[in-house]
Amino acid sequence: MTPIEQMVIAILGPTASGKTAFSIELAERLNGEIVALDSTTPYKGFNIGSSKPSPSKQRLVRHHLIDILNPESPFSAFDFVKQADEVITDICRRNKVPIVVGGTYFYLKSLQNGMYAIPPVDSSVVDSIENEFEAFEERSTAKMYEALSSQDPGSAKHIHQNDRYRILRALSIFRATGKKSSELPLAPISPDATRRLWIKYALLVPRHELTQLITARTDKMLSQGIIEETRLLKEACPTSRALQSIGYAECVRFLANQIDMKQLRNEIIEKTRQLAKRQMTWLRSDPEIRFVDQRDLERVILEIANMNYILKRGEQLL
RNA sequence: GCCCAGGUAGCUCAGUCGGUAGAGCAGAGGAUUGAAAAUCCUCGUGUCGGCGGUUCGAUUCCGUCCCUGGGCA
Repeated sequence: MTPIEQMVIAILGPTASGKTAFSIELAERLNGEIVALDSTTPYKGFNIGSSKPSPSKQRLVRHHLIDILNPESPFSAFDFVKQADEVITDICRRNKVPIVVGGTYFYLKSLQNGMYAIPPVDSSVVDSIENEFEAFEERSTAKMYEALSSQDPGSAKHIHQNDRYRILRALSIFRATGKKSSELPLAPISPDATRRLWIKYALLVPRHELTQLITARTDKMLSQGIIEETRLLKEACPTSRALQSIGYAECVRFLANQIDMKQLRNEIIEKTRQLAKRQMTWLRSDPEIRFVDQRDLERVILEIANMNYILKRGEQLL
């Protein structure tokens, strides 16, 4: 058994549940630093719509993995895992407590459990598969699934026949590496990653309250100028993938006169609620997560301090 | 007041040549192994506007009333 050397805190929860305020106070009290667990917040310029902590809040506590990318840069779970892993080890080395905060649970899972130890699949592989099946038009996904079933039946078994994105990924892994993704083991991103004790909390907010919080936050984004932010980003970097994320995608449609202001507000609220729902599905599936609410801060601090004490004692006993 | 067109699931609507109905969206649950704020799966009983009539049987046909659009006065 690998000895535990790094204690990592995770503050999770659906969007708008109050993670930012909670984690900043936690970080101040624990001498911690925040690692953003998010797919949009790493991008420069995506401020209002991504609910990025304000500069003044970022000054209270050191933040990582925010504003590290230009809008056109690709960013994937692997990129997150690689950078977060290094950052966490660095924070621990400086005797601070890493606090991973955000709602992109898939990134956290990848960071904890590891990823396929294969080189990145070149996007040309994906493109060539797309081209190859293009002729089948609406039946192309079905044809891709047939191909996957014969080449990598193990993957086909747990991928739904309509899930084009995952079919494409499994097929492209097979094409690029000759390996079946269903048989690839998950490899930790680094030796450090195997020596971490994760303490995971999720902020729980009653559904009707969360709806109110989401509505209020949407109105705040609109009054803070998410439309203008989108306009500038769309102009400067029209191909940025982050423009497809919630809030921005709706503003793009508004700017193209496809929806009116009322629809814009309603659709942002609706999409955000749907996101929160999916996030809750992730959180419920993880039995290690401790559900708390904003008022439990003192208890959380106490628990973490106890865990830390036990860890340190354990080290001495070894 | 008269003439049209409608009133069917929370919303937009389809449909039943008379045998009590179904899509999309919303909503709920789930999946999730390098786009993840993405992608995908599952779940549909509602006085078919009210009241009468015809009929074995009406949401469907007939009458009447109410409501909503549009037109004419």
